Amino acid sequence: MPAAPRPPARKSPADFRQSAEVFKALSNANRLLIIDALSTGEHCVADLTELVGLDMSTVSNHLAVLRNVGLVTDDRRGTQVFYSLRDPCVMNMFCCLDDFRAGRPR
Amino acid sequence: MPAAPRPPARKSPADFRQSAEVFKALSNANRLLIIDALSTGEHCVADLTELVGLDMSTVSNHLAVLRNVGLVTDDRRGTQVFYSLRDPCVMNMFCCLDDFRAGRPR
DNA sequence: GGGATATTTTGCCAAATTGCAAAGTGTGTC
DNA sequence: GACACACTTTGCAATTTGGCAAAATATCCC
Repeated sequence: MPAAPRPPARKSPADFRQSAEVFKALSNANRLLIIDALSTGEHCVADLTELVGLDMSTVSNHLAVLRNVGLVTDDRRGTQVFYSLRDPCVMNMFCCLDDFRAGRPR
Repeated sequence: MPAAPRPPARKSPADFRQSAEVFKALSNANRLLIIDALSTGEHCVADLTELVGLDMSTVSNHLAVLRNVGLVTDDRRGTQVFYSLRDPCVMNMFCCLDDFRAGRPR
């Protein structure tokens, strides 16, 4: 469970840019689907391709985006590559977002 | 402080799309700067323009993006418009992101 | 009505993003 | 070495994004 919110240290522009990069990686519904799937455990690319329903090259690109900001890690075993969440605490952001959206009538 | 993480209800594709929209709104460093400024209280467009250092039309566009996903609300008073965070719990997402990034050596 | 101030909207352009198809690469088996 | 399987990278086209400048709009005062 995330720590109580605390006033974060004063942020530099670089902090905002790095944060923006992570949010950008999460700004695509297919990547969110991938993250959600990985929250239950590691998956190989073929698994995720079936789940997402896009071309495997597209899924591979999305995984590269997620890996580049450190959201997921890869583990090659034979011809398959298995992806996992680098830190499951990213799911806390989903909970926060759910809370935020719940507070907003549509 | 956010509730303990709990397995969220199974998400529909529409859920992921809506979540992606909020993340997309947060995927720009200037909009994060604006959100951060608003966490200390309401600001008018001129204030935010000075803070961000971009053209006022650009700031206005960014505010429109934030308003469209429900992150901020506007309040016109005379010729000025004051913006606020609709729900300060969005700052919890910043804390979660800070925790996430802290766990990642760069 | 006009004028001033503050803000929003529109148009344009360059850059970035996202999908697929095709080509390329890595691993394992023979 | 070739071949099969799994995955990654590249090229392309369509779409979106984000900046500024200019125009338009809203409020207030006279």
